[in-house]
Amino acid sequence: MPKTETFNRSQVLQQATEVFHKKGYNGTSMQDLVDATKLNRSSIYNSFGSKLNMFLEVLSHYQSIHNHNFSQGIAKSYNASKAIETIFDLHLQEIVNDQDHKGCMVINCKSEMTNQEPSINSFMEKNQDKMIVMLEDIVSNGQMEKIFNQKQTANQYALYLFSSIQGFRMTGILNKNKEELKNLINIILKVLY
Amino acid sequence: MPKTETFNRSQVLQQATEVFHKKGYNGTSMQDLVDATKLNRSSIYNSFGSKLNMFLEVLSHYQSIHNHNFSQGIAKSYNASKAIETIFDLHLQEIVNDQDHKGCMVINCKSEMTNQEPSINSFMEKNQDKMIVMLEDIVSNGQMEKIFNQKQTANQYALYLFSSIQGFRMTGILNKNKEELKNLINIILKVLY
DNA sequence: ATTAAAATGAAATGATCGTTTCAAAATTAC
DNA sequence: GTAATTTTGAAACGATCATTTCATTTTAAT
Repeated sequence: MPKTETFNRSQVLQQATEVFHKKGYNGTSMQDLVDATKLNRSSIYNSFGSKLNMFLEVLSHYQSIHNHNFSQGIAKSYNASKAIETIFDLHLQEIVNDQDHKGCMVINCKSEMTNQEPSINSFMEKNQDKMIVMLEDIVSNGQMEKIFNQKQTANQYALYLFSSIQGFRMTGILNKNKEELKNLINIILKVLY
Repeated sequence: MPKTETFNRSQVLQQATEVFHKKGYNGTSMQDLVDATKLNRSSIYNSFGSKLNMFLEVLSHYQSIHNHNFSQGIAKSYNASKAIETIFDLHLQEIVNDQDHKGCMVINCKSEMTNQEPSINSFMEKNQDKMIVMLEDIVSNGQMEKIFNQKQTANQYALYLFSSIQGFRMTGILNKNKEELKNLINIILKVLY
């Protein structure tokens, strides 16, 4: 009986992502979202509830795409060493392709909203947990295979890598020199061997 | 003949800093600044010109305080090793004391505004240059004293440290465990030896 | 075709945005 | 005290904010 949602929700989320990514949450107005999605105001509110709710959905969407890319890249890797390199290479590609210096949307959001919005704080804690688990798993494998050293626990190295990735993305906002960034990755990963 | 500025400019900047730091640039309204500084709207515009101009002054003020702390800490250090440790320890203290998870204002601003506001982009490029020069100088000394290795140039290590500091501050937004963070610093610095 | 339910369009909501205006008050030099 | 100059206070500016309202259109099942 009901008329069904006509627009492509995933495509709308993608369009909203681009705006939020470029302007940040507080810098994005509902008018920006109307313009970007070509949806009517009321349709947005019908489908997403509020600006914050839409943003949370955008964040999850963005994250799930990245997790998918990660998983795919890691699955193709022969060993733990390649897996870690793959993760950094994916970030490197994003940095080099990001010609308008937006940085990583999740990291931008962490710095903008974690201390202001409980739902974002919770998202970021879960995000960190997931990342640490994933990294710890890879490091742990690498240590069992004697590829990585055991001077630190896999969990400690995982936090180090998580921290390094954030720094790498922040650095990549201004520095797009591929060779310099590749060398930076080399230095970051040296401690594991 | 003129009536002179009655308020303490440095104190007003400090009050404005707290608001901008907590809420970010786009999240801070002129009303917030009026409330925080107890200044009149027109006084703010007379003295600072615009919200963006006030923010730029706040940023410089914040940076000069930190540079001063750095310089003082580094001057007290016996050698390059201690100098680097001092820098990270200062950041560690800020993280632990930052109970409302604001993070570093400069890094927050970098992620919020670098791609949107040319004056901020320029500020951030200068900031990076200064930091790299300072770090490169310390590393270079450490290499001459044979405290640090020479597998990479001082400039490459400086970029690595700059990147690591940013990651450290981003990590510190959610993670306040002092022992865990101290261990993280140890891992970060290991590559230098 | 009729009916139910949702999507849509356009306008309006009150609040807040950054900024300006201007007369009144305050201060300094003469 | 007078004149010069700036800081203030309070109100107002038009624009934009996120959100709501509601009548109209569109769709899907009966």
